[in-house]
Amino acid sequence: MTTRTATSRTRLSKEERRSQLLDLGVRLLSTRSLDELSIDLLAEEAGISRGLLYHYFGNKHDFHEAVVRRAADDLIAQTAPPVEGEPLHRLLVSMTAYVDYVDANEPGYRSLVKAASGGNDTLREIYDEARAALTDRIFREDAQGTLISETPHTRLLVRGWAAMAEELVLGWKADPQGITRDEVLEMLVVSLPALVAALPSD
Amino acid sequence: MTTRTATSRTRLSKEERRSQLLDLGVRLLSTRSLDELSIDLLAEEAGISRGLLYHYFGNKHDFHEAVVRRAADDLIAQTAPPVEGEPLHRLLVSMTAYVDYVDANEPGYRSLVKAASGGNDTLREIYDEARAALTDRIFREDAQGTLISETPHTRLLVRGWAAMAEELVLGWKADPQGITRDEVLEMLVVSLPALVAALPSD
DNA sequence: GGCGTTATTGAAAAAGTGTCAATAGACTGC
DNA sequence: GCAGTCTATTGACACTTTTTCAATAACGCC
Repeated sequence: MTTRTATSRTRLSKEERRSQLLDLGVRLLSTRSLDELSIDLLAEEAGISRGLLYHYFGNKHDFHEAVVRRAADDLIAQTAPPVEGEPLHRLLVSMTAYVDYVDANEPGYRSLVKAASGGNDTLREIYDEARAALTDRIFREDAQGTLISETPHTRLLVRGWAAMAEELVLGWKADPQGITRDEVLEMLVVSLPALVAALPSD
Repeated sequence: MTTRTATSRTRLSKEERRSQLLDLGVRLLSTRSLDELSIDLLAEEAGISRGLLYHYFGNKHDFHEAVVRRAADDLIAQTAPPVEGEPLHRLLVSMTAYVDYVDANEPGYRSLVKAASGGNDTLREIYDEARAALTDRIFREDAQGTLISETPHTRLLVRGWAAMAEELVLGWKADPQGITRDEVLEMLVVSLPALVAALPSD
C-alpha cells in the first residue's frame, strides 16, 4: 500500500516522474488490456492527480504510445548487441538473448505484445522495430556470408518465423509442459533453416 | 438507409434481435476496430435505443465479447468442414479454406485478430478456440494415420506454426510483393512437415 | 377487441476524458 | 534561516460515453 498522506504533494523531477509513470504503465498492462488501462486507474495507482498525467502526456493515446515505446526500447536494448561470427551461431546468440529476456521479463513482454498487436498502426510500428532488431541481422552480410538471401519470399517467411518464435516462447512460459529452455532455443534455431530449405521455388 | 419512422417501435423476438445486433456488430467490425465500436454507434446503426443493448448484453464489454465470439464462430464454420483422406491433403484443404476466408474477409478478420490479441483473457481464449479448430484436426486420427504424433513438443510447435500462418497470410494481404495465393498456400502447407522433421529430440 | 407479457424507450445518473487557473514544493541567493 | 522564483502538481469544471431504470407500447392470446 503506497497511499500518500491526504494533504501532501511529492514533487519529482520531470525525468523521474515520467519514468515512474511509464514503468507503472508497463506493469499494469500485464494484468489488463490496453483499453482497461484508464487514466483514472493509473493516476490512483501512482498516487497523483489525473491532471498530472496530461501534463506529461498529451492524452490517453499518447500515454499508451509512450508505454509501448518504453517496453520496446527495453527489449531492443537487452537483446540486440552486435554479434559477429558464423550465421547460424549469430542466430543462436540472438535467440538466446531473446528467450532469456522473455524469461526474465515475462509480464512486461506480454504487455508489449498485447498492446502492439491490439493497437493502432503507430503502436504496431514501434513493435515492428523491436522485432526487426532481432531478425534483421539474419539478413545482414558478414565475412562468412548470409544465412538467407533476401527475396520477397524469404522476407515474408522470416516475418512468419518471428511470429512463431513469439508464440513458442510465450506458450512455453505459460505452460512449460516439461520442456526445457534449451529445447525451446533449439526449436527456434533449427526451425528457421528448415523453413528456408522447404521454400518451394528456390 | 434503414431509418425507421421517428415514432414506431419494431418489436422482435429475443433471438431475432440478438442475432441482428451481433451480425451488425460483426459487420461494423470490418470498417473499425473493436474499441471504436461504441454503444452509441451500434444503437444508431441498428435503429434502436441504447437502452436496448443493455437489455441483451449486460455492458459494453459483454457485447464486445459476444461479437468476437460470433466472428470466431463464423471463421470456424467456414474453415472447418470435416475432411477425409490423406493427412497432407487434409492439411491443404484446411489451409485453402483459411487463406480464402482471410482473402474474402480481410478487414473483419484483422479486427478479430486485433481484438483478440489486444484484449483480455476471455477474448484471447475465444480466439484460441478458433485457432484450435484449424489446427486440432492435424492431430486427429483417421484411417490413414496422423500427420504428427501428439507430444508436448509437437503441440507447442503446431501452435507456433499457426501463429506463423496468421502472420504470413496477413502480411501477404497487406503487401503481396508479387507473391501469388498459391505460393502462400504452398509455403503454409510445406512448412509444417518441415518443422516437424526438424524437431530435435525425435 | 380487451389483456397480460415483455421488448423497447428516454431521461437522468455514473464513469471516463480532457482543460486550465490556482497552489505549493524545492531550490537559489542572500 | 528567509524571501523569491520556478514549475510540478492539484482540483474543480466541461464534455463525451457508458449504464441504469421506471414508464411505455407492440405483439400474441383468449
